[in-house]
Amino acid sequence: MKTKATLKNISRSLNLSISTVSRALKNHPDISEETKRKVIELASLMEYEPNTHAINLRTNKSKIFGLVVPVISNYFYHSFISSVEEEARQIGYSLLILQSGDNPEVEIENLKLCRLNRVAGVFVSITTHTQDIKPFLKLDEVDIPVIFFDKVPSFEACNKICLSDSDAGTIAAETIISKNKKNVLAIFGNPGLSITQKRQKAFTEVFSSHPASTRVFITNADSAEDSEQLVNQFLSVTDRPDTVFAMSDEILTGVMRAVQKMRLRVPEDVSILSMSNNNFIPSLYYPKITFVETSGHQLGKLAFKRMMDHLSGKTFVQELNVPSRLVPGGSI
Amino acid sequence: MKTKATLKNISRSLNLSISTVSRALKNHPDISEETKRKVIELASLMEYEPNTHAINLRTNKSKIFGLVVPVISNYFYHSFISSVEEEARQIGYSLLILQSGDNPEVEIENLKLCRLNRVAGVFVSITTHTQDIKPFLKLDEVDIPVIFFDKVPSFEACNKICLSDSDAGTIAAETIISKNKKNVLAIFGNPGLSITQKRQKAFTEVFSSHPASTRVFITNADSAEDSEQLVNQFLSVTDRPDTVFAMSDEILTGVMRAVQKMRLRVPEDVSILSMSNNNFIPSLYYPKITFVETSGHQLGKLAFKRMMDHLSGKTFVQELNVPSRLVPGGSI
DNA sequence: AACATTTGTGCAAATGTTTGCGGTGGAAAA
DNA sequence: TTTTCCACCGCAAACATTTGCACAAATGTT
Repeated sequence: MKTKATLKNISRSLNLSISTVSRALKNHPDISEETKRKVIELASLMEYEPNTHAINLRTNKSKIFGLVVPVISNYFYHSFISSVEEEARQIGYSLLILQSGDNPEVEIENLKLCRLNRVAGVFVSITTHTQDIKPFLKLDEVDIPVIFFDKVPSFEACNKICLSDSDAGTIAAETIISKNKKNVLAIFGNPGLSITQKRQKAFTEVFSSHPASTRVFITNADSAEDSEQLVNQFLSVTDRPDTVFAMSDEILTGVMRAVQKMRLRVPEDVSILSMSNNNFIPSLYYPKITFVETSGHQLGKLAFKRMMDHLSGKTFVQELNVPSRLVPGGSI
Repeated sequence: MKTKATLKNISRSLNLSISTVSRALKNHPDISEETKRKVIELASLMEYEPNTHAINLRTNKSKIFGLVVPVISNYFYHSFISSVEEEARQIGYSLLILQSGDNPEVEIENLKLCRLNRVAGVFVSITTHTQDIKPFLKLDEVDIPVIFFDKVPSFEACNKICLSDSDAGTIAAETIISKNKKNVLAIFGNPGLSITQKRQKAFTEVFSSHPASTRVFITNADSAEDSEQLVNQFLSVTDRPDTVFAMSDEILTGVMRAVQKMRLRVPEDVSILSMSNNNFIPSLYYPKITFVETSGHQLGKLAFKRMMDHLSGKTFVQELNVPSRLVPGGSI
């Protein structure tokens, strides 16, 4: 059997001490060039790779970030995760991805796992029902920075990276006005969620403060089926809306099923505007749907940057926002 | 500062040896009830949690599975990942999810990471361009079982858990025949992948052995854009196909964009049949697309079971298949 | 010649847990 | 009194790495 490539074995073979070998491999100035040469040569011959677990034990850290989300089956998290994962890999870190299934108890379990694995830091988007943030503070106690993103706790002083939902609402409303639309069916999500509240508030405020007379009917849907129903109902009347606004990808999918069913032409018969974290869903249709982008990718980059700052000592608490922008398609 | 909860500190506080404390906490019969009681009491008071890194170092293993996929921002893998993650959590394991971005070099990097982290096992779906499987064998050498799923290497003797691609191909072809379709455009994926080869082979065999005279034009697309192009081209001729078959969700999205663009009615103007791992994409359209389901969830369960078998000593190589079934929509 | 500095290397401890083996008492059996 | 046995516990090594400190030899400085 081949001897394992460890410092100990290398040192034995060369009649050196473990510490000398360790330092030689780190190009420590204390070690003579001659010795370094020999060590490096044998190390590469034996395909030496430092034992991660030993390093982790000694440093009490690991080169892994924790990522705790309700579910990853969601295009938004996909883009966020990809973005964070990409950056992490560039600096030699990996991602431990944990799903809470929107269950606060599982979430706590997952945070514990992060603690036990001594991850370098945790990115977390909380569940809809998370009340107690003590488990999160516990991580901070053991020097594991926690960066909340997207779904963040309301009041506490913690690091939050959010999408600018009111911006997004404003941009959507302004787009509709600038296109001179007069009769809008606006479908928002679950009114209990803060994301819905913020988007809806900004959206309505634009119209109420604007001189242009636009009829806007605001409604809420809990699922794609709900929104499909709504569109079926609202667009089959004679004085039908000229525009449908969908607050999210999920709602959009329902809207578009109804639109296809009624064989309405977009944008001739009805204009569509939506909001999305990436362009996957909007670009499934022809024409591609115009949408207000609240970029998961940008969110990821920002969250990662904040994490890095935190790790390099800038541990102050901060709340950051990712701006939204309009991505034109051909649907309005 | 609070003393860290380690075996050493607990033992010092109670004037016991480290080993006694360790055994007491594991309910070892050698230790008296009295001592156990004291130890357990103090341990819970100090909120003792075994140091994962120390355990990892000692056992040269970690309670983490590696999962290497081309991309996770892809609905295909979601059901698989959820399924595996769920089962893993139940036995106290987590998932290190690594994306290769369909880049073989990154894939090799990711495998290396799995090795360095001494993961308990690796689930891997290879990239489109993976040629060399040596890096995978390297894992086996250090006793890390590798289970290939979905996209698996063609010839090598290794553990593969696949969708029953030939079944799926057969079912698709038989469905088309039973619906009495006469002119089919069948779009398959990258011809280099075994998944493509198997589906395509079974598909064509049904037609060639069947008395019914059906014109089948088989083509390959590498992306949604490719398939969109193909449909645009093939369906704008006079003697256009009455049916389009899409081998995957990705291809289907391209097909449907073209169908919407040409404002073809489904299934009156053209019938659609696809294959999918879950019903998300097929149900985005109206009518919902009829598809052959190759369940990612089942795939995950089977892969996990195989992994467990492997870990408990049943290390023989095996190729398993998940059966397929037709999920009727309204598109054919 | 005496002392100081530089250069190269090794010792040993530290990180936390697990475990084979050996030891220490005390009580019962011989 | 000596032997045997048992219940209970501790020693020390093992895992792989890092690092402060010490030490020896060589070279340089008065």
